[in-house]
Amino acid sequence: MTIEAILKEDIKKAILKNFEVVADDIILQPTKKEFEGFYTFVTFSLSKAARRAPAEIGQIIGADLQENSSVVSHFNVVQGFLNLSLSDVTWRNLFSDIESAPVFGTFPSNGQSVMVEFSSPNTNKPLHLGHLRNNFLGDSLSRILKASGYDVIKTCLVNDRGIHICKSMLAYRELGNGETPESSGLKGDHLAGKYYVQFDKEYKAQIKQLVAEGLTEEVAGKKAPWMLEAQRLLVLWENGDKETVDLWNKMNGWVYDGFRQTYDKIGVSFDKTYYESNTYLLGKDIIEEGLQNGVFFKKEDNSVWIDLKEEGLDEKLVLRSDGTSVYITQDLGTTELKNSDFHNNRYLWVVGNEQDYHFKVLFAILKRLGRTYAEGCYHISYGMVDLPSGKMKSREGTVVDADELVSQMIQTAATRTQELGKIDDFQSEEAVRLYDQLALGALKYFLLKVDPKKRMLFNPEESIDFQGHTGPFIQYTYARIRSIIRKAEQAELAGSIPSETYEMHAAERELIFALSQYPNRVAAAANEFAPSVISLYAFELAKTYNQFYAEVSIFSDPNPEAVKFRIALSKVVSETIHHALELLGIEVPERM
RNA sequence: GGUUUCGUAGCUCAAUUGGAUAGAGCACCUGACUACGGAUCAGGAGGUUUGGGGUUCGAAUCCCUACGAGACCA
Repeated sequence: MTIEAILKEDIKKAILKNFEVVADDIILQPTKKEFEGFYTFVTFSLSKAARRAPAEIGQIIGADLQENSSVVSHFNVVQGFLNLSLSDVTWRNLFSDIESAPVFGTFPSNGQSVMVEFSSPNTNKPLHLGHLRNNFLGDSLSRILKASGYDVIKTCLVNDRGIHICKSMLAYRELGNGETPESSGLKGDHLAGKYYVQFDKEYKAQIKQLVAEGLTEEVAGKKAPWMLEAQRLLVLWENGDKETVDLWNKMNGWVYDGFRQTYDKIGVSFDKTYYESNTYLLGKDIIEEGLQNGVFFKKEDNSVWIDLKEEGLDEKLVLRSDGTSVYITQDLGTTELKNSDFHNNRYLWVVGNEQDYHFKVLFAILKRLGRTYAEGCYHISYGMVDLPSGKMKSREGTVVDADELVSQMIQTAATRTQELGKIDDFQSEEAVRLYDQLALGALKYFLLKVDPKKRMLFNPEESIDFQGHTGPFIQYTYARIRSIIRKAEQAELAGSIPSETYEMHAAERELIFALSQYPNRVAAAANEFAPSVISLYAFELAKTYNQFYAEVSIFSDPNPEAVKFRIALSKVVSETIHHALELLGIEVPERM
């Protein structure tokens, strides 16, 4: 039983005994720093039932706990707040439990499985900053869910077909001169992206030309030769035209090669990849099924709709009058496919909040269709990433390229490390690895520390900051502890749990308390689908350790029991930081 | 036009889901044993939580309203 559970039990008993009131839901909160104590019980809401003043209730329960609870040592009451302090033996036992846990912060299997879909790139251009937030969130969430007991399958749905791909193909065919990633020295995804931009340039020129000839902007946009040709390519592709499919395969192959390099660099991987080219025709049989049982209805022009007004949504098109699919049709089909492939209990989609409405509709339709798995479907909606200059717009070239950003960060990490001169050899394998760890640590932490639901600002200057509330700050704390552990090993000092009479230093209690919060936070992060919970925790823990480190001396304390205890404490903190950062997909260095 | 999300220190973010005098980091100022790693620590300054009203023991959080920003549906 956790300390918190014991306290709640004891408080419940005290309430029943003193006021003859049955309180079923005891809520404890951490005591604010300016007050003494670690756990606070708020008594205001009991006031009516117990017919006493809040402060009086606090006094009575506090006195009862001090007398009867096995863990409470003393208490104080401020207004309706009962602040509880724990005895040193309790702290000692608590630490002993934490220290002996097999993997602290990891929960046993809950027998449930979850599929997390994320990343889901288009193959017509390279990944950018927005994708990074998506990838880091999806990757971290997968790790968190796994740690909290789920069986996790990471998936990626690649948008590898459609008009946008045909645009790149067309521009390449016309302007490429047989260029390849090898001949140009460009990463494959960047090469494809280059021709996508070329298409846009030429297309705009054609529109301008047509407008000059007297067409309206709108008509010109539809009649521009390259637009017509791109559409023709799409039809050719759909009909399996060999030449078109060959070109498509060739260019997509380059793109996948480029993506793989990026994924490797940022440490992201998938268990299963779906390709839209294989799934875009799915979903039509579901439309048929829905028509049969009256979930969908046909309009005069033969288009198929669903009326979701009851759900507070609108009428939604699910099949066009010409019988072609819309996005939602494909998603219905793909979800059905996922479920028949894996039979998971839950399905998550990490997709930007611009698609909130889309997913509401998707889930509502699945429910109408009687799909039982619909209950386990969640849209992990995250906010857009803005730049100091405003929104990222590919048309205006304000998009921050992922590869470029990462290599700049690595450069900064190298420079910073060399300036500080803390490691011996700046060229060694370990050093190069360190630069990667610091760069990605900074970048991932920067993007993961904010509540996913909120839109956030990417400030390039702050993102390469290695001080304060950053990934490298936490990594530094880890490296410093590792240095202590090495020193202890050299001195043949093993960490150990102190005796029951050991008097704790305040900094030690703080540290044990911080450690004890970890499993709760992992559970909360999993429940709320929010890696930021772990990010903030890792920072708090590192800060608490640094305070401890500044306040007590580890090796030169005259009491050998204290020395050994502090070594043990340090070790557990380093392991917990390691574990927490791992849940964020961030590596830890031995030295930095 | 309809639907929806958001607005917290100069800047970037928190606030345990309705609890105490709203907390961190950056930037700014002051300090830290002849130091177990100073990428650290201690302290200072910085707020009418966009404005206004309401609900109650208690509101950044819930309701209404105005203003401002974003997204979606055509």
